Amino acid sequence: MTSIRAARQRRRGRVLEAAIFDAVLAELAEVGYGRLTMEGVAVRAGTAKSTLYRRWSSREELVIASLGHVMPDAGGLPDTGDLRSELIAALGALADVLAGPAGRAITAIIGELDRAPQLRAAAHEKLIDGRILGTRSIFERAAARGEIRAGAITPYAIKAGHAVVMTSRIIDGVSPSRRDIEDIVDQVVLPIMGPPAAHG
Amino acid sequence: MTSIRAARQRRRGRVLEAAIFDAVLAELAEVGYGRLTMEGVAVRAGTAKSTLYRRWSSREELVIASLGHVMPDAGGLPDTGDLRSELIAALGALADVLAGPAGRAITAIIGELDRAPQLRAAAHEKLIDGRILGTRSIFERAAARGEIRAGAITPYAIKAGHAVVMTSRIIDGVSPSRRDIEDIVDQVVLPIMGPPAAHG
DNA sequence: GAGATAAGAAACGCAATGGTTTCTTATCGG
DNA sequence: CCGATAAGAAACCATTGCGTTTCTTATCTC
Repeated sequence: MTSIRAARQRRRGRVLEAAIFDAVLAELAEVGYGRLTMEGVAVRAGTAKSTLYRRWSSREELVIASLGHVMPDAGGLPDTGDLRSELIAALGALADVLAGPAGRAITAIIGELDRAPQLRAAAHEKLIDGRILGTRSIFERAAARGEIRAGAITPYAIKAGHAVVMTSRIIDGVSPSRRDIEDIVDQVVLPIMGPPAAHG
Repeated sequence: MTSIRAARQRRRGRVLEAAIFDAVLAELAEVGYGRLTMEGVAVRAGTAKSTLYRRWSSREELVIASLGHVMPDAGGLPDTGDLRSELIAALGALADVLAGPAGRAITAIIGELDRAPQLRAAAHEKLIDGRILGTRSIFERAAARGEIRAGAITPYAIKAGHAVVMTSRIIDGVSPSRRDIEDIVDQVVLPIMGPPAAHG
């Protein structure tokens, strides 16, 4: 896995840091946060402990920096005008993240959130908040088009689809397939929002 | 926290094991699974490492046994004939578990599930499966009474409420209050199941 | 090219764990 | 009350990790 470098090649700056961040993610996936060590990261990254301590003073700092580096920003989703396909795109993007290497790092970190508020803040910022906002926008546009009841747009309703996707990955260990995402949208998210005229 | 025992009091059997299990949960909450050590558990429980190793040969075994001991069995919920209150009771019971000491232990363990299939199996058995079955029963009884659409009872629909409660606790770090549970039931679960005649 | 910078290797003392073993003796069953 | 059982204390050695320091030298800037 770790590429073999010529013994006398020294990396610096971004290249070095990228190698370190990758090593952190790999360690998170392999041994978890609690057993992640500076030594382990250094060995895996092919660098020295002193190099790590020059940049980060603790495991927590290092892990937070790594998360920030690896988490794809919840890129703005396009306004296609089609509620169902937008929801599938949004939840599918979440499932894709959770299925990849970032997903393994995230699950490894979740058990620490109670003990490390900084980690929780980082997780929210990188993984959650943007997606919730994006989904709210999807709903609000659909409500403006008259496709759903505006009153159905509540915090829990917005979170429901994400919650199902995340628990599938975290608790069940299965990242939903595209087909699963469609089922979640059709069987959970869309029914929650209901048809605009059905509340009589 | 740890009660002081008279130095020469020796505990055996159930009493001793209960003290050990409590110590495991406390250690899980305090340092997490990855940093839980046999030494730490022994000290906290006021016993000796040898006593632990006589019973469990590894951390994983010990933790699984502790989980089995502390998790309240998802006791069968009464058939009251009222869908909404039954859902509130079911999700409220889950929230209560997650809010208590068992909840801290559970969140501490979640990050290990990818690496420890035995833990995942134990978590499902003790925390998830029974509750999902219970909720399915609630829905089926309501469908039989004609209160909801039978076709709405799908695996994801059944899981949705639990997923919202669990992500609140695990990701947000907040165990839903009774009021939150009502909102979740009213804004998520009940809308998913829909009125019986609304699918025309 | 020369000088500044920092990567990487190595070793440091120290503390914590692992898992085992030995021994004493409290507590059990009968 | 006796004998079997096992709890708890202690010490064992090997390993791992911490966080720091020292030193060499590759790579950058000018």
